[in-house]
Amino acid sequence: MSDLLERLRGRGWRMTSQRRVVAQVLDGDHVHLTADEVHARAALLLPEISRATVYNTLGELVSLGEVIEVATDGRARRYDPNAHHPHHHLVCSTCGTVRDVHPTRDPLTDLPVEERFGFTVAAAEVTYRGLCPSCTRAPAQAPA
Amino acid sequence: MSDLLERLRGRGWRMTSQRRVVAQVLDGDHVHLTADEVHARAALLLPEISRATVYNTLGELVSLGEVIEVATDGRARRYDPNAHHPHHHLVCSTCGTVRDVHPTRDPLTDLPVEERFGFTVAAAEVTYRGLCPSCTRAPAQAPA
DNA sequence: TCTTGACTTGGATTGTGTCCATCGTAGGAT
DNA sequence: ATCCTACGATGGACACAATCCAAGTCAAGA
Repeated sequence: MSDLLERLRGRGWRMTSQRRVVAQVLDGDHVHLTADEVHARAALLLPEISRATVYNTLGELVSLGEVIEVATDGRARRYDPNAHHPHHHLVCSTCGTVRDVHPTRDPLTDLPVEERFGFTVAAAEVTYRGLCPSCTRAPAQAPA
Repeated sequence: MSDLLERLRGRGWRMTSQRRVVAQVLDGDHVHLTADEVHARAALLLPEISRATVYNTLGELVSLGEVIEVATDGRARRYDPNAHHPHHHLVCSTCGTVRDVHPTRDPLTDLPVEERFGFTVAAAEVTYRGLCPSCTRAPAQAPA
């Protein structure tokens, strides 16, 4: 995702080691990390990086549209680097695993005007909830 | 909704003035209050009620399925007393107001099997985001 | 009326996120 | 290559949401 670094530079970002490291962490797996998890992983690469900088950088990436902020549980927000292709989330109610999914239809088109109450509606997020394959098989707990 | 009090008694709840007051507050408008807002309104009726009790009672109502917990953003969770009629939520990105809405189509039917990754999908929640009428008019919270 | 354990209390604690004064440095200018 | 300076980083204080806990209280059955 050196693409990302290019785009940021193109937007006038001053490129610092901290910002590089945060971008690198997000570029890793397509897991949905919390800010503190991003900070922990970034600190492995750049031990002195501060939490404030991680929060600042994530906030900037979100407002640039490069990263999506996901609030599934009322706990810590999670950051989703897969902002290029629109998608939604499938969450396992037992273990909390999150997968990106792609429904065939945009739910925005299914909200009639009389159900919008004068709002300027910009987006629709769908959270599918259910049990992932391994939690379906072992409903209680299965360390194994 | 003295129904609610009946159901709770039927489930073995010890009926206290605190619990009665929390149920009464939720029964008011169908607004989606935060725990602190519930506490504030409850305190008008029963000044000594503590935050901890409000949190406890809300948590119990949620696990009994009488109230739905809504985590729309990284801010405070909101409590939705309209648990017995399926619906979705329209959230103002600026002020956090939540309205119940009823799309014309269930997004569950738009998630193809090959996008379910073996999950047993049980439910789909849609969160529509936008600006409410008053935040559309006053984008930066500026008093006219 | 008595008894008991479920409930309530408020203060401490944890978790998440923001603010701010100060220091450091990327990158353009010379 | 060196200098300048505005932008970014730092970390500690602060704010807010939620939970925990030990001690006191009281609803409701006997």
